[in-house]
Amino acid sequence: MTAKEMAAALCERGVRPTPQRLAVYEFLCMHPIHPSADTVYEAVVEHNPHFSRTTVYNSLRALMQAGLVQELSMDADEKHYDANTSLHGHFHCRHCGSITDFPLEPTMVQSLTPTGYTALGQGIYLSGLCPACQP
Amino acid sequence: MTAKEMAAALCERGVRPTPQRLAVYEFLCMHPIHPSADTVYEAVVEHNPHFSRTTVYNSLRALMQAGLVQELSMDADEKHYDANTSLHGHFHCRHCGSITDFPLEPTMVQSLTPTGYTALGQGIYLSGLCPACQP
DNA sequence: TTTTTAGTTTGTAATGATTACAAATATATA
DNA sequence: TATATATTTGTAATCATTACAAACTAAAAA
Repeated sequence: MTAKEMAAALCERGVRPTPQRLAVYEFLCMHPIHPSADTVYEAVVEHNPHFSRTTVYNSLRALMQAGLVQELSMDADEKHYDANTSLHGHFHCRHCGSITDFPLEPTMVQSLTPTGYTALGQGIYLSGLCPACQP
Repeated sequence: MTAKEMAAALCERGVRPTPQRLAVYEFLCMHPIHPSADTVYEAVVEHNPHFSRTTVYNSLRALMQAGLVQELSMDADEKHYDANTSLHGHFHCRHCGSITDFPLEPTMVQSLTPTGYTALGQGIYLSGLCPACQP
């Protein structure tokens, strides 16, 4: 996705494409590593030394409310952010620490849902060893 | 599970069954509501006004390390605790706020795991409407 | 039983992520 | 250009959790 397309994506969702919001969104799109707010801040402040931590939180909230970014609660210590808003799960490697997406079909979520319940959202987290870290 | 059985469970796992740890474990077993540390504290301090918040955290950590209690990261704002250590998922009702367990088969987790990965743990969270809150 | 030792609890202080807030700045509209 | 609105910024506050050291308890040794 080009910078122009990202700006268009924000406009479409009613989010004014300020340079700061674009920087946050661009970083999330270009680095699908599911960073924490602080990791995003460290990255964007490199290019703009005046960037405020609060602006990162504000931007993440705006992007989330617009449905452009997803918030992950993998560990309860800090939140992680993901610009991939399609249905997918997250695998956390206990060895190298990486967090990778994996595909998830709507039918799989449906088959997990107990009868009588209506699932509107999901968080599917697996942890273990990624292919590069197999013993 | 009786109080005696709970004490025995701690001993088996090498956790000294102090009154404080038993109070925490007993509350978790008798109230499968997936409480936060603070909810546990509020409950146990009722019976022992000298109970310290730190002791709740210490006890929860000891019970967790012994494999008697599970830590949940449903929302990233606070951790929740569960004395049910068998394989299961969690459903969070957006209307009434309840968190309920639902069954999960090892084969279901296996079928989610992408090839090349080894899953050692999982957190399967669904959110939506529970049976009592259907529209 | 007394002494010693290790483990546990407690209260307070520190930490760290996140949010609240108000002033400063930028953008859009009239 | 003037005016209203939205956004950014820095600082201070909040809140869950952890660190720490003193007080306490219980188990082991003498």
